[in-house]
Amino acid sequence: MEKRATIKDVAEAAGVGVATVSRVLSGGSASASTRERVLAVAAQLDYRPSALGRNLRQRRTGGMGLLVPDLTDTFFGQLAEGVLACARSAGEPVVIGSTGDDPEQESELIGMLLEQSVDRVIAVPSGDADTWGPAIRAGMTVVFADRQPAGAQEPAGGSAAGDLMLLDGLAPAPPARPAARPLEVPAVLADDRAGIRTAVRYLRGLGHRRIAFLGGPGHDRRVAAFREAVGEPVDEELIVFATGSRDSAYAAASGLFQSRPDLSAVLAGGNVLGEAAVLAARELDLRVPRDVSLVMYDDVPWAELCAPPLTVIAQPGRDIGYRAAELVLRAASRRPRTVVLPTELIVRGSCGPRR
Amino acid sequence: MEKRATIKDVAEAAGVGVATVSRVLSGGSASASTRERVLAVAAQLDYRPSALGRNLRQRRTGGMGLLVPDLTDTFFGQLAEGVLACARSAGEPVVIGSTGDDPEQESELIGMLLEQSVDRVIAVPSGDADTWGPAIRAGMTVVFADRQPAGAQEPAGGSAAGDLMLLDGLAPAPPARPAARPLEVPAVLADDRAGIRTAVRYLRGLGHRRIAFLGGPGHDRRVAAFREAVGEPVDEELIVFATGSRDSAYAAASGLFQSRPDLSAVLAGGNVLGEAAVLAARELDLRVPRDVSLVMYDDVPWAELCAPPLTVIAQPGRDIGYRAAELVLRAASRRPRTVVLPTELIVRGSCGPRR
DNA sequence: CACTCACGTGGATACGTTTTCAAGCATCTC
DNA sequence: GAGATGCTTGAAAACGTATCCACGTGAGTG
Repeated sequence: MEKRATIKDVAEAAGVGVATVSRVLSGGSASASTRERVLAVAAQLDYRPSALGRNLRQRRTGGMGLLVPDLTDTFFGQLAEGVLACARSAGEPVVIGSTGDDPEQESELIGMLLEQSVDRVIAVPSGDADTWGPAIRAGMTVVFADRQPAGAQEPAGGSAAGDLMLLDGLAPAPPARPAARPLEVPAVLADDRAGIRTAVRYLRGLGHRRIAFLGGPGHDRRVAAFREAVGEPVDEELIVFATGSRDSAYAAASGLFQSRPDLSAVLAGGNVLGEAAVLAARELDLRVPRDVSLVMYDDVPWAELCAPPLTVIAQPGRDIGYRAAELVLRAASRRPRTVVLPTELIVRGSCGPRR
Repeated sequence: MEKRATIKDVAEAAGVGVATVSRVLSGGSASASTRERVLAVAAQLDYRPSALGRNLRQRRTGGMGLLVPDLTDTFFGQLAEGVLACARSAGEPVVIGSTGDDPEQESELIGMLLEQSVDRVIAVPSGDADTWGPAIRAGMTVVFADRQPAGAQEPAGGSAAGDLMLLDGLAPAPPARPAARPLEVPAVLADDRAGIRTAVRYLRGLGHRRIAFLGGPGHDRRVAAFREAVGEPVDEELIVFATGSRDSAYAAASGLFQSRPDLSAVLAGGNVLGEAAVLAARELDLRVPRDVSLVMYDDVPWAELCAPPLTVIAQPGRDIGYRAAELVLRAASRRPRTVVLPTELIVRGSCGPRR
């Protein structure tokens, strides 16, 4: 940075004290004449207050942190765009990190945010309560987006979650805890349960009985919803997991198709898994939807480009991000509660009657 | 933030001065015994230096800014992942902004970075020299990625670029300027010229004569390369532009197909445009590749999912981001020069012989 | 032994801002 | 007219760090 005018320069040029300049610029009280003069001088000097000084004084960095698993996944791209849109309208900077769905990397990134004194973060979490506990205890305002940490869905019971409690919004009010008051973390989620249920019913309606689920990291709630929607005797072999990578997703999909040629429909828990399913099916000469029906979680632009176009459960990625950013910004005044956004089954061409 | 140990606490606990602690932690000289003691105390107190204090002292924020047009575009997602990977390995934070391909928003974001004293930024620029001049004059180290500002390709001639000069790497050495030494901005680019040329030759080889180009914001170099590759009498109606939005891209593609039913091949300048072309072709009942051949710039995962799979010009998005981040980090020691990364024509199924 | 030199060390300062505090001044009230 | 009240104002004190500078100590050199 070459050198910019400081508040001191403005004060001198306007013939007032620095305190007055600060007040005028941050909306404090000042006489009309002084205000006018200060504003004029500031404009003339092209003065822009340095965030550095302010941050140090307030012992906190403005703006917010954003942690997502992978920006290459279109859904997280949408989510990030939502966050950025909200941040922009608030004039706040966003520092971003990509966790690769790895709790360790996530932990490191949290450490980095802590070091930067970024005390507001919206995250698509990969780690569990052990990862997030320290951050929250350190005073961070965190809002989860799209998911909640694993194992934290059931507030009751002596879970390993320890002092981390999540506001589920779906679960009943938590029982009073004996010892310390648990920390509460709001979240912005899609209504996975309804989305999955609708999809399963739709497939059922087409005659499908052997429906498989392709899950990825963070899809716990979707799997649970799937189990619930399918009903009691769920064939465990039909539920398959992959890690975040595309290779892993492809392997999982391919393995599933090969080991269970009797399945007639697949529900992919995310767009990367959907992509893998399409690829694997084609590789194995399975026709969609003649041989196998496919429903994908996430609506992404290319779903329409597939042949046939993919039937999807759309979740509002951009809205999720925007709302989460709103929550984290408002957290200072209003204690935020978890919000659940609706999903929508968009029927295109990838599902047919059971052959 | 609750409250953390400061360098002062460490100094007291270790019985040394703050200066010594600072030196030990930033790798300065110190006796082995002191170093050991300070380190031990720091670890025991869980001391983490505050970026706030350091930033203010050094009058600059660490890390780097990243400005991209749209995170929903997979290519920019890849690019961002590359930047983040490099930043992570350097332990540096990244503050991100999405410009929406709008110079005005870009300008605002630059202002925000300036305010944050972020003095290193890697950008996929939307604005021109007028947008970037102020930032560079203010002392920012900027590296362009994927594109260069419009109108800045020809260093020679009395261009409106003013004092902003770009290191093209492809252009001959710039002539000596009369007045002030021009500012130089390095860039990391894909070899558009070679990529486009190869694609055009490939299409020519298949017999295509009427090849259209679908361009978007920032595709100037690609258009130029297209003109060059096609040769002298270029049919201007076959070169069509869209703004960054998907709607606009679709409109452009659809309009092109309708106004020029005689074209036999389309070269889409980016993946959003490719997507639009596929959609528009389908809507108009044009079969790919029977009725029209299609080549898309950018290799994205879903290119393979299309029916038929899309022939693409692949550019290494992730590498571009990574290299750009490297350049901007090294800029302090080594004066960076523009680097051009290779592209590759990946032939799949979207091109056929002219009907 | 005197002198220099290198090195480890800590005090002090500056970075640019917000905020507290008390002082100054005009107006209002009794 | 004296006291109280309200508003505007500026000096000063933080915030946590890096760095300049001066000081002391030990070793090395003539």
